[in-house]
Amino acid sequence: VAAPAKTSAKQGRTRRARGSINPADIIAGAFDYCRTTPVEELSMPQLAAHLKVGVTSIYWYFKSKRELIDAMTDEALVSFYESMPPLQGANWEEKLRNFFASFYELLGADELKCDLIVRRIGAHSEEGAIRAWPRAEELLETLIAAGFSAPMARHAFVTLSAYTQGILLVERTGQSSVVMRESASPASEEFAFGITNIISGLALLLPRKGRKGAVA
Amino acid sequence: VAAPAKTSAKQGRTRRARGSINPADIIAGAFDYCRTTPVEELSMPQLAAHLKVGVTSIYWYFKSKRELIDAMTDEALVSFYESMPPLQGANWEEKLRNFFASFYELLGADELKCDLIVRRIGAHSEEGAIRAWPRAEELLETLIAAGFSAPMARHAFVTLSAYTQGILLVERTGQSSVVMRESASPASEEFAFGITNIISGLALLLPRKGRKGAVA
DNA sequence: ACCTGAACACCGTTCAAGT
DNA sequence: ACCTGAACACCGTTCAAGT
Repeated sequence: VAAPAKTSAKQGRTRRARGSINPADIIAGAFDYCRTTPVEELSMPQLAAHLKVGVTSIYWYFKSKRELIDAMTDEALVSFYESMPPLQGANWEEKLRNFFASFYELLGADELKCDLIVRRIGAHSEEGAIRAWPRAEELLETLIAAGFSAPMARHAFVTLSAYTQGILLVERTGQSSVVMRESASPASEEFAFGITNIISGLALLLPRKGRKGAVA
Repeated sequence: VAAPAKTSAKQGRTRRARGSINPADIIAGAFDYCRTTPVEELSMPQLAAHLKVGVTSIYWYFKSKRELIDAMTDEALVSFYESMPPLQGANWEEKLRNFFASFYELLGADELKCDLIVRRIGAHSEEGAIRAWPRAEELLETLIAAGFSAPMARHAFVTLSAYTQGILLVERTGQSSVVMRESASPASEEFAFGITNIISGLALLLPRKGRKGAVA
């Protein structure tokens, strides 16, 4: 049957040393690889080639592709949290507005992070690295200090967060043309409208003051 | 080399007649198949088996898996639009609330439709079957009749739509535990809070009246 | 302990027929 | 015109080594 002559050759990548790869390198390489290819198209063999390792080596550190993408999501979350600037603003309204403006800008500018965090490509664990977001905690405290009850403050956060993610999703999937055939304002203006609107709705829930201008 | 004895047999599905499948059947079969398997895991060979056709037959009607899923999305949109009840409510606030409550309930109750329409699994065309949603048009007219400018009415729609989709997304991917470790209200209550809040924010934009109760 | 190619069962898609 | 199995290049994952 004529043995296939062993024309292996291929590329002759040399065998790598024992400690030459680790999870962090793989994840970093995966992020780098995804600057070219959308996550949903990431392939283990191609990632291995990009990293210059055998495919099987990746499986030494990650049980499955799913687990690798989960790890990427965790990494994306950490980097997202870290890049969120400290709370700024003269009052709770401004702090809220600035917080979600940063949220929107950060994820809007990074398709990969947006896919991982908002669209949840790997759609995994109930929790993982989600909670423990000190900045959000701080924001809730601000709201409570302003007079909101704790459950109210949580509702406010969830509303704004869902809205922001919804806008990111709608832009990301290009369905923004639902009711906007002609004119239509630029994305960030559209986003700002909703945030302003939600915040002014929240102000109405406060026991007293805040009705007029809390400007100074 | 001992020819493989032609143990074809397999299942002996009989060849189907000429007109025995059509796009509608395939899409219907795909929806049926997805009652068992998430869309993201749909496989052409498995769908073909489910439909009792050769895989290649599907390719006669759909150029690719992507095109098939796009067609499913169109179908999901049409069925979604059709299942939206007519506008109801004594005033624009109630109409808005009821519209988005139906939006939320309809997609929240159907994982597949939610994946196709909100998460956009096939993430395709700029438009497709998106526009031409008479019910939304009607809603915009209601808002305009209530005193909103046309761009304002559009903004309101986009805000509420993004929020609703964001909530669906957040629930669907189970990240609702962001800031909600303990207590946390049921999903629909959470949703209602945001809608109420957005609507009361919108009321503030109206030139006069609507400040107090527009109840009767 | 860590890195590896070959192999397995599958996938999306195309080809070259069959009717 | 429509339906089909076999075949192709790929994928995710595992096995059985190599060092």
